[in-house]
Amino acid sequence: MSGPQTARDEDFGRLDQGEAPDMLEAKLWANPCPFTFRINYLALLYNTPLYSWISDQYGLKRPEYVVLYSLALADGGSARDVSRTSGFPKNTLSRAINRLELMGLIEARSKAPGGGRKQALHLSDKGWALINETRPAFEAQEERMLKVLSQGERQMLFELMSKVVMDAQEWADDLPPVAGTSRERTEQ
Amino acid sequence: MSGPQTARDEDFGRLDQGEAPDMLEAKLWANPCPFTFRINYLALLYNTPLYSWISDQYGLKRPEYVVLYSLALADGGSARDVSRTSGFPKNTLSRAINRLELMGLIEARSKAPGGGRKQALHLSDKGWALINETRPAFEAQEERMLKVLSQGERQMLFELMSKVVMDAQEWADDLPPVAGTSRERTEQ
DNA sequence: AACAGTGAGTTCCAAATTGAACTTGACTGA
DNA sequence: TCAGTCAAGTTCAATTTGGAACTCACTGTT
Repeated sequence: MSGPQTARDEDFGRLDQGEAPDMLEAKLWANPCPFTFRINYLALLYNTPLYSWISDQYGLKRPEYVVLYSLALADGGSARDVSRTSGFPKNTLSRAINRLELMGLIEARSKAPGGGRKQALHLSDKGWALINETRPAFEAQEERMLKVLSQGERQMLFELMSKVVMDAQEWADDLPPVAGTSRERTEQ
Repeated sequence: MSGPQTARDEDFGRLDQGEAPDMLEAKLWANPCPFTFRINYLALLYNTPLYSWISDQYGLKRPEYVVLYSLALADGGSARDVSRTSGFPKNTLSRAINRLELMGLIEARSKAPGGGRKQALHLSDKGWALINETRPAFEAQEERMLKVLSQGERQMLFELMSKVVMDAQEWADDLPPVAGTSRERTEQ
């Protein structure tokens, strides 16, 4: 690793000092996408232990808990709403919702046992109880994550991220990733 | 992962005339964890189209491309390094690395065909070529994501997120999410 | 040198995920 | 009113994933 590899690596900063390259250091400080790496890395560090704990304690898989959490914030929402705001495909959520209903965590859907359209979902009392019981852990994790920042810094961070998210409509859908240096690749 | 590729126009976060409970609005503005929701949501909007494109164009699955990208930043890294910095379990990466070697995108591992220890991985010329060809799309996506921010704002955001990430060692590991049931630990 | 301990990488297989096709209710407009 | 269209939710099948157990090289201790 100390030796020069191919001539391609010019743009990716090299910071191989001595022994093993510290990959985390490289991804943090020599990354052409420093921002999105941080986003992904923080999401990883935040989500993994929480959903692992939820799974151990309550036997709920991630998509299932996501449905509960989503309904706690937007009661009466549909599977499609959850899909749009969480990224899980609708069939995964369909299964999750069925199981939640079976477990009594969401109200039985009144309509269309054999298939319906636009079902408004509601947490049951048991579902609310579970959410109220687990929410503090999520809040605590976020709090711990931000502990290093002052209140002013948190506010600033919040505003900057809000700005980016609110602008997301501009780029979220319309991604011909080719964009930059669009070198048409022989489209098989 | 299937990103929302249909349903382009409106409908996203637009507060035009919200009649139904707009779940996205709720998750953004009534969320007890506003920061981590933004993190997760942006990661979703960023990753989904990129990896979908990589899959279509190059037939590489996400863990496979992640290995390439990781090695481009830290040549000579090991599967374990990639696992630690990306979150994929090591068996998933083992498979990915095998396939990449088969495809000629990484150098054949010199050691231990039947099982070894601490293998230093290297991109092949073909691997470097693929990275150099695809990297602009990732950069463009990040650029587009931040377009709404001024240079000063980007700098501020970068510094705040760096601060959080660098502090992550403090909380990343020691998470008995606690709340109700406490596991011991937390000794250090 | 022998030996237990550690940890990286692999294999196995059950479980989870998801693309694709399908079902069905709801809305459109002439 | 009634086809025609659309989209939410479901089902199915194939792929992908990841926990657990395993192999094997290297390390440190006596």
